[in-house]
Amino acid sequence: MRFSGSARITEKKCHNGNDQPEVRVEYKTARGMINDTQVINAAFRGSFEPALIEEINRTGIYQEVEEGEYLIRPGSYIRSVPIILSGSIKIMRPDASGNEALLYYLSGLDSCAISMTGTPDNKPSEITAVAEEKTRLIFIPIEKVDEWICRFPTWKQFVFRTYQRRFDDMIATIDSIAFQKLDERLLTYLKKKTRSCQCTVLQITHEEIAREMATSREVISRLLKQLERVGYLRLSRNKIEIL
Amino acid sequence: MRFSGSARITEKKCHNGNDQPEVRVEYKTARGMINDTQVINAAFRGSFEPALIEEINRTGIYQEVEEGEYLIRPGSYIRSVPIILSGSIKIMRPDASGNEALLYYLSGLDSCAISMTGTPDNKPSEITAVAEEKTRLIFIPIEKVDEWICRFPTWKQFVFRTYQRRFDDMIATIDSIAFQKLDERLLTYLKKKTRSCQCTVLQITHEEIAREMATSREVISRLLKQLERVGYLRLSRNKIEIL
DNA sequence: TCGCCCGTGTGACTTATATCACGGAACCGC
DNA sequence: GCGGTTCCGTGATATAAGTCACACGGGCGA
Repeated sequence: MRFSGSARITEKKCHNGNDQPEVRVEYKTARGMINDTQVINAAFRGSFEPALIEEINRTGIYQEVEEGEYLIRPGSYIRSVPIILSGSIKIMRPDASGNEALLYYLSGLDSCAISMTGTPDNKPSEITAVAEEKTRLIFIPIEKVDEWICRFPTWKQFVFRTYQRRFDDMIATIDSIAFQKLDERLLTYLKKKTRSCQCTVLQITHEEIAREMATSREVISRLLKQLERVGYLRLSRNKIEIL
Repeated sequence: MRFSGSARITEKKCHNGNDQPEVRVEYKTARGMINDTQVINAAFRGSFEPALIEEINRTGIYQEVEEGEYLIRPGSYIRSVPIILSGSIKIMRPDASGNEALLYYLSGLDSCAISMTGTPDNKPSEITAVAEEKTRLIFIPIEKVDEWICRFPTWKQFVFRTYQRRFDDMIATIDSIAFQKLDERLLTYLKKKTRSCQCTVLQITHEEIAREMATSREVISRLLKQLERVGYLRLSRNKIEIL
């Protein structure tokens, strides 16, 4: 573990891609915090062999990010692979005109498949990753991902399972955009969301939902109202409570 | 190479998923045909090391499929990974009510990432793979994919590049469904299609395009007519000529 | 406390897409 | 050539979704 304590990404949420796309990270050492090594040991015991956990402790970078902080932006280069310890991360695909489509969520012990192969040929990332809530994660340098594949069977398994899951997620996303109508999509969206954050009260604006579903605020407001009338949820400012 | 000559999949195109989902394959030996070993050597020289090519020759299964033949259907189990030597394969995602969304095409030396991890947990495939034209390919048993990763660096590279490409394809698909209007989508569809078959005359019906784009025949007819008026293409029965 | 901004609710309207209905043209087997 | 079948073109109409306009209310800072 090269850095102990929390690392804060200073840039906050912002939907304009024109300002500087680089994410600046400040590391601050911390004493008296949770011992990272122990956290990691606990998280991976059972999944990975001890030697691998040891390696992760040595070379991984532990970070904590707050809700709304950006991990990856389109235009940046991916040099390491995140593994989520707790919390959840939202992976999105922005288009040219300010919309973004939700690709999938990452949570407990998930990893992002897109980043596994890095950004080859000096092609920058085309996706956005943003924390949904306070999230703890470990970054594994990309060379290690490759190296460990042959050294640790459980790692190879992990990498392949990650790919598999992300593919399934993406197919589910395509399904939903291609075949479902907006009201059904909204329902599956809300379900996914509650599952990823493991709570029934979502802190979110209609505007944000609309952006993630690549539609407009008014239609989301109407559909939500409809769902409220049916008794599926309760609405208030910045808050949606699922019943 | 365990089987020489062509293998024909007897079931023909059919859009009803209810009949038996298994794909039955008859192998027939062939003399006087192209020597498979030489074909394979030629295809992979430069990309793979000789020892790997040797392995592929020993354990791969060579097949030729005709246009419209199915390689994978939803409900079947994936036990081997195809590598396309020539021709092209279309990967689609069907929904419950007879529609199917196009995920991506595979052509020269591509492989299908979804199949790489097989269908784990005894979960059957959720996709459809159908030949776009006469296609020659090699099936690699799924255990080998795994085994070779550590033995052959070029294979590892190949596997990762395959994942990367398919991810990019899927993201492009999501982009197009989520953000583009139908006329733009039709254009990108036609472009992809011509690229994958490397020709300017498409043998296809409006009905089929509609199904792949998860819309209805009439709207495609209208949009195509519009593109013809603009001078982008010329229409005739079962044929679209791009200008 | 006043004004302002943000998030929301909603009516009126436009546009895009889907569906229905039908007719005609091309092709195919006999 | 003839009848049937598949494919294509097109109008009329219905529905879903997007856009515009505006009003309301709560929170919050001056």
